[in-house]
Amino acid sequence: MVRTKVEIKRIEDKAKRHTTFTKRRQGLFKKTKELVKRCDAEAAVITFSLAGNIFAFGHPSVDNVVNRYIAAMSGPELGEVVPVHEEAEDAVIGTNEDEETLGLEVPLDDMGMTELEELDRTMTEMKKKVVDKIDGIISCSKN
Amino acid sequence: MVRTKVEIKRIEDKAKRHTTFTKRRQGLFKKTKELVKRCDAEAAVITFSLAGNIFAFGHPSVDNVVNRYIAAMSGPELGEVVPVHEEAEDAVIGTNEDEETLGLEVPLDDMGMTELEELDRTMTEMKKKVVDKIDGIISCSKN
DNA sequence: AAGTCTATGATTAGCCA
DNA sequence: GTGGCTAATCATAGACT
Repeated sequence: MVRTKVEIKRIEDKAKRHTTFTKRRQGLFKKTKELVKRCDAEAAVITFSLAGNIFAFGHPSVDNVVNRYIAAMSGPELGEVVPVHEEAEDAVIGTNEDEETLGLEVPLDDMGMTELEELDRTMTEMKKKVVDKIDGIISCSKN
Repeated sequence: MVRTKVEIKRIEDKAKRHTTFTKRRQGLFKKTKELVKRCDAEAAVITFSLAGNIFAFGHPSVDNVVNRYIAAMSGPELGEVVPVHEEAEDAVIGTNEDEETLGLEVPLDDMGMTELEELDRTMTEMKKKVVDKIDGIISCSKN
């Protein structure tokens, strides 16, 4: 990582970039597994290659972690909001380790609505797809 | 890492475990950033410490990647299913890089239903929380 | 495309501040 | 709980298969 000598910038050559992507993705997954094992934590990694292919790893499972994340973000207490810092490129979200209750304030008026409404929309669509899928499965194999 | 010499197993000492968790989490985020920068990919990492605290990083944003992941999983084509391999501890999901169309078969009869029904349940709950939250925001600050 | 090998240098466990 | 330091270990770019 961050092999400072190996400039961390976009690799132009497509083949090379993909090779690096593959190698680093493997390394990332490996590290995640180690973190999970050593610290008895839960974690998930999701990556999308430029080609749009998805690669995900998670413990206990990707879905489990994702759902937990969504639940934590959408309704930790239905009023309690975790600090969110987005900086165009990066986005780091963290809660306090202890209870040094940090700023539970968030620009609800400006951003909250927009984001939540979008989330709502996204989930509504998602739900429909899942329901449709279930229907399809039921009609195909109702064992 | 997998510092084979430093046995990759659960660290018993709580303080030590947390220190390791913090350090490795930072390293994981760093690696993720590098992957994103070098390969022009999208990625997200979500971790939960034992204490239940959430730490997430994502590019362009955690939510963006998560939504994309969910969308890809719940309805890539509404009938097309990506290979899923779960092994109790780990779970790796991957699509083919090219079009060497691999096994689009999945144990729909045994597992599909259960998982999808659970997803459906989860999303229904999520949606309710979000709607409630939006209602709360509206009633509190309808600017 | 994916695995191997090697040199290089990045990561980190442990200790101390 | 975070940050610096050091020694030890590990990841990976590049070349080759």
